[in-house]
Amino acid sequence: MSDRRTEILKAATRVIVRRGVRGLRVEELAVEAGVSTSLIYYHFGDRAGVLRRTLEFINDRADRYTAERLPDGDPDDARGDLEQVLLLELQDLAEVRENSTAWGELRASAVFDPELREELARATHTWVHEIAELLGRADPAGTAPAHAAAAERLTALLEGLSVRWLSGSLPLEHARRLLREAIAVELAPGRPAV
Amino acid sequence: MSDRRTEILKAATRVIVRRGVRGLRVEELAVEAGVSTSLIYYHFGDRAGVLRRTLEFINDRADRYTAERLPDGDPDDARGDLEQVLLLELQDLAEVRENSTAWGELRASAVFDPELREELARATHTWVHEIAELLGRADPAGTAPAHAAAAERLTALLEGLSVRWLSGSLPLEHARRLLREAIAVELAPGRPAV
DNA sequence: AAGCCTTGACTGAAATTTCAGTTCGATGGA
DNA sequence: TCCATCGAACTGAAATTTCAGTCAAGGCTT
Repeated sequence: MSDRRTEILKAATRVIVRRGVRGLRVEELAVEAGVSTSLIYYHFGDRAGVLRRTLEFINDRADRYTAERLPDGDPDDARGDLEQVLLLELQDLAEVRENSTAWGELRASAVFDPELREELARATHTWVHEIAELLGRADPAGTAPAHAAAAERLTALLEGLSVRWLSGSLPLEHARRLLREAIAVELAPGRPAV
Repeated sequence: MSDRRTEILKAATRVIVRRGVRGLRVEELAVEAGVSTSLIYYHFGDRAGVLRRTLEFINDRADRYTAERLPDGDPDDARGDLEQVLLLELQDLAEVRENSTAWGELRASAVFDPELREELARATHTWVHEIAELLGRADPAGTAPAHAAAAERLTALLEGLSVRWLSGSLPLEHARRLLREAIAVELAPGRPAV
């Protein structure tokens, strides 16, 4: 697990967080990982390969930390669970910052690089599903399509808030408050037919 | 108006939409504009100059098309106006695509480049204000801070939906529907105290 | 066990490519 | 004459990619 290959992927994550996907220089990565540039080509073929694998790596890691959430909350409190899962992404912890930054870069890069889109779509889909399910538990009266739509809105909003936070236009606490309010608004009774 | 300088700026906008700010190559720009590379340096000094002027150019253009919105809708229909203004940003028109793409690039770049943040914060602030005011008209019963928060949520959501659209993970019509629903949800009666 | 071969991880240095930016002589219109 | 423009050849720096070869571990053969 902690072989050089993985070290390189970890280092790549750090470099991406610092410089962005498009700012990643193979040599800077080599220095960061404490290996030669050649080793990087040995393992990943080319720069694009590094990027591809790193994005997979980040995705896996994000799955893992989303999976180990929810320290046994009250099973009745589905709404609390929902809040927790979403707010997990708005925290000033190195790992969260890394994942959010990398995720934002991935999204932004995908606008210009169709190669990245498939992986992105897959991850997004999984995430939206997960949130939709939590919404279903928090609001058993609602329909599945309504939950799916709300999940798309909440995750898209979270992405929007996240970039604003990371780009310094929105203080973390404020972002968290807006997200909590959005959940409240989505779960409010008397949802209108649109 | 249609001098070469402006041609170059228009071409730069197209190139940025295609390749991103960081993917803009001076020579590709020259080809796109149908001019020599020397002319670009003659007019803009260096690549950074091109970028600076192009972003100004895009901003001005965006202001213009936001200003000429609302073809005299019914003055009672504030909610309709709000919908229109927001949905303006989710349209498959070259100009809108260009502006949204450039905006997304700006946001994404600001994560790694603090220099861009001020301009960004200013523009965001203006925009949020404008939306908050429309919310105030659509929902006179609500308080100003509540409108401000809702405006932040709606604009952040719009940014999130916009990147998903541009990165090909969300069909345009679906994005528009989600946004309309979000407006409906925000304007629904019985907003909870959070 | 001694020698030999293979393989996978790894390196340093150098080749190659890619870009921004420069220079300069020439051209044609106001 | 001045200005905008072209074009094509260059430079220099930065970044990517290749390559020949080292090293250590593991097995196979005799």
